[in-house]
Amino acid sequence: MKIATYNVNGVNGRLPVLLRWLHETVPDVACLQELKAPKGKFPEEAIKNAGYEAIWHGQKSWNGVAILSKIGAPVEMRNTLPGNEDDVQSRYIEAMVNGVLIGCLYLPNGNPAPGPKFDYKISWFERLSKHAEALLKSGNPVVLTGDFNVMPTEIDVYKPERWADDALFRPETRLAFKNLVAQGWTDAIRKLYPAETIYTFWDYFRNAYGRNAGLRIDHFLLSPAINKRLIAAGVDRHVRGWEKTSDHGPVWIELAD
DNA sequence: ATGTCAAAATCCTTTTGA
Repeated sequence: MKIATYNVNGVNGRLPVLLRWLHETVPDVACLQELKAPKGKFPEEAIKNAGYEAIWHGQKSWNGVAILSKIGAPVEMRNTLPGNEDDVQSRYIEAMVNGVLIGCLYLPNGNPAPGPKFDYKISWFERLSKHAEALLKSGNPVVLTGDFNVMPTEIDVYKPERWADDALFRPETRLAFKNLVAQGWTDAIRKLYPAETIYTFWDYFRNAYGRNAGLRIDHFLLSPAINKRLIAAGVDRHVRGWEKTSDHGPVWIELAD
């Protein structure tokens, strides 16, 4: 079972890129972030024609998450994180697919930091951690994936000193990620590649992709019940080099059946 | 402070978030 995550940076604007990638790599499940489309503007037909059934939670202009599956329709469990009824941002969707509970998330960027946006990021992180703990306690096979907007350690940033004060790399952010993982989750990429330079995002600025000035901010966290099934993981980094592409590359894992 | 990109409002140029 191959599961991918991809921050598409606009599901309609990047639709040709998304479809090309789906056709090329054929993941069983694809978690998407930054749809930047309201409910009615999700390209359901094109996705269906590509062989996928989908659930999504959209929002005008920003955010938005979706789960696509070609191995049976995703059964939606929830489309918000618990803990704040007033939060209207579409950043979480969760579904059961083929016996695996999949949480697809788009954690707030949080810049500029400090400030209200950073406070929102940290509080969203707390809500995610609380929910993640409940998922772990269920004992189910769980995959938490998406754009976490966190570089967990220094090897996940091309120039750590430049990012020290950024919301994606501040000590509070890294600590929140570390504490989340410490609940019992496994960072899939780092389990297979503990020390390699692996990036999932390259800024549009200053030829970042060409210089490989990247960040690793899209992650897969695996629960103990599914951990041992991990057999491969990687980044489709060439997709970042396509025309009209997202600033993220797709990331994927493969699980034994 | 800068750089790029896409989409929406302020509406064919500027503002915004990333």
